[in-house]
Amino acid sequence: MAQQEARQRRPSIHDVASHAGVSAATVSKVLAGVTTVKPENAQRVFDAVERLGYRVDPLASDMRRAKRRIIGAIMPEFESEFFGSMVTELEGLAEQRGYTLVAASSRESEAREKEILARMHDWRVAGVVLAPVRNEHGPAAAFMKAHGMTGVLIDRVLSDDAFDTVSADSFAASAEVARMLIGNGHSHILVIGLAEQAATVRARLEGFRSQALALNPSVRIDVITSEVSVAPLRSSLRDYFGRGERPTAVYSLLLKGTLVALSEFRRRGWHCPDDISLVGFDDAEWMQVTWPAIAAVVQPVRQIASEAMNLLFRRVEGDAGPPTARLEPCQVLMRESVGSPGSGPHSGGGDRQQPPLS
Amino acid sequence: MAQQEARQRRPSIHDVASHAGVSAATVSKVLAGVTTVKPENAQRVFDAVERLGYRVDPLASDMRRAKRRIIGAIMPEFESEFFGSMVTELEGLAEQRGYTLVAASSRESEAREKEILARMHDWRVAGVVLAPVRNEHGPAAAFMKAHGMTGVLIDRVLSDDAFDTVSADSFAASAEVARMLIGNGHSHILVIGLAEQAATVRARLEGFRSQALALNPSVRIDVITSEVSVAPLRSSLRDYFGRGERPTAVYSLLLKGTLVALSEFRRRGWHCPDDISLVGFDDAEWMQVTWPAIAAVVQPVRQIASEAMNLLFRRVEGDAGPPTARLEPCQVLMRESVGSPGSGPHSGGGDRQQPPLS
DNA sequence: GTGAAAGCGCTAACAT
DNA sequence: ATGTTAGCGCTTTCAC
Repeated sequence: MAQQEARQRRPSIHDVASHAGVSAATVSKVLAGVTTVKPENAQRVFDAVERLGYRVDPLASDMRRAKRRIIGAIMPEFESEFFGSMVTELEGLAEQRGYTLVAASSRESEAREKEILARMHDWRVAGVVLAPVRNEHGPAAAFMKAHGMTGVLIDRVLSDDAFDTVSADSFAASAEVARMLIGNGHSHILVIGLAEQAATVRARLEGFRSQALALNPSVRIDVITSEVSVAPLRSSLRDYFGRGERPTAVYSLLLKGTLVALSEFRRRGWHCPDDISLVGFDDAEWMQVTWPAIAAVVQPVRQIASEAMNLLFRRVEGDAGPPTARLEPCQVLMRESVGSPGSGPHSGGGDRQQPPLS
Repeated sequence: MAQQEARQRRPSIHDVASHAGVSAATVSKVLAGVTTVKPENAQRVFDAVERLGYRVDPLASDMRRAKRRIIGAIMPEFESEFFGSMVTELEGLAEQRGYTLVAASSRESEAREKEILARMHDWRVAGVVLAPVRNEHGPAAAFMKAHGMTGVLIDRVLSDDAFDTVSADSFAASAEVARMLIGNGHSHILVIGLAEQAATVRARLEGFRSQALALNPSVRIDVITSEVSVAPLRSSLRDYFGRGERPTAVYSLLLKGTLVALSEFRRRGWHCPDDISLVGFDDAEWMQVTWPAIAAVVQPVRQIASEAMNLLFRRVEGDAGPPTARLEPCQVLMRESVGSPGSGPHSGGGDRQQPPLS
């Protein structure tokens, strides 16, 4: 008995037309808001629409129009807060302009990214918001260029000669982290990251390094990065600490690194910030409720999304100016995971100390 | 200079036809894999397709077909790991069958949920995977029924008289949690939740309560739920502890509750599991790297997604059997946040104790 | 085996 | 101010 009620044909524009006693063209005009229609007829159309429960078929409508009112969004993954809220934001912004957002996950694969892009091209989307797996020089951006697609590149990009780009200002944010750590007296800092070839991750590293060295030329900065996945990063980190290295602070250039660092600390029974300080690029909801709360760089998701959509629609509407490269400022949230080196256990907002009941 | 290369018309099936010296109908047949075409002509078609870089326009194709090869997915949010991986899974499964998944977020609003559904109806999607904001009795499911849409309901549902449903077996998982907590000697347990009217959350509560009482009839179970959002839950919890209530364990029926509980513990300087034990429904990546690691009920995302798609496509292909209600088993992951009451600080895998370097 | 013809539901010229 | 005509790009009878 489920779902078997005959799904009879939905009313088409012609049904409305005949019920209203006008032509389909007139119905179309009324619904498009053309004002040159006789008010009486317009009213009859509205009545018929109401009575039949008519709604325009957006696909049929797009079929006839020059450009389809669909925006494609390609994210490396959907599982993280960052990309999850990015999609939510983009969806809202697309809707506001009467477009539908079709989102797809490249699952951190450049091959898949290109395939998805091809599929979106088949769909003849009006534009694409691409958060590339690696950077602006991947095969996906090349595909977009080759096929004359309109698009914006976001997140893991800095600038491009063909597309507008929008991303967090990694360099500035990292410099800010450096100021805070150096200011707290740290002089041996480990930076961990993934995919060093991504321009943004490099910017995060360089922003940190340059500012740190400027403030304290004798600071020791160790760097551990891993190209591919998170597993080798974990083992490198394990080796590093296993060799007896004891930096007083760790700066993780990406969320997964922060998790790895935390779990390695745990494994060794180290606590933040007494035994070691920790800051991560990318914030997450849980970071403010764990004990200690984890300091993090917060990326301006809303601004990135809205700027990206602004630029994209400018292009969709035909603007052909030179591509722009936007960097949106981040916020650095200092939390309890950062202390001063050598101040020992139970000193820096440390363990089992009663926090203020604010 | 960006994006201005004239995006010349893409080759249509007629272009392929003329290049191959056959009719559009034949091209269509070849591409559809019809075998009754003369091999020689088929080859010429493939050649032309190759030379022109032709790809069928899926929308135009769907236009003519009876049913469009689009599946809609509506999730309450995209920001959590659970729904993020759900979308990823669904996307893959839809693709496998040659369908495109169009996902949308209802942002925890039933009003928006219904609007999105209407839009998907406009799109004439072949089917919908709906994860309703509240439960199977909301306006969205009613809309689907009223319009004869095909669909599956997942996650916050138990069973329905019109649609197949797939969700985690909340009842059984909660009973398992009860066994573990009671087994550890807890006799005063606080259960916290949101949206008590959601059938699944009620199942989580009842599964826990019935099993706990069966094992220890004198167990004290306090329940704090809040209808709307997370803020009132937080203040109720604050009041509760403020009154001097001191359960030895907290079971949170949903992820956000786990975060609230943790942050309230923090605020009071309590540590798990020495001061209080904690288990949460819904696992998250960070829970295994914090100290202590948080015990959690893991929902079988992949199974739910794949079962949902199986059922959905059965309907899409015309099956009209009675609706089924599937419950997929969860896994309960005990972690360090759970200890035994009264065993005091530093006893139950507690603070600053060196964990084994496994 | 293959192609001509007829649309899917809509909109944009062009007449009137 | 409105209707007629001609498609958008494709698939599908149904003749040949």
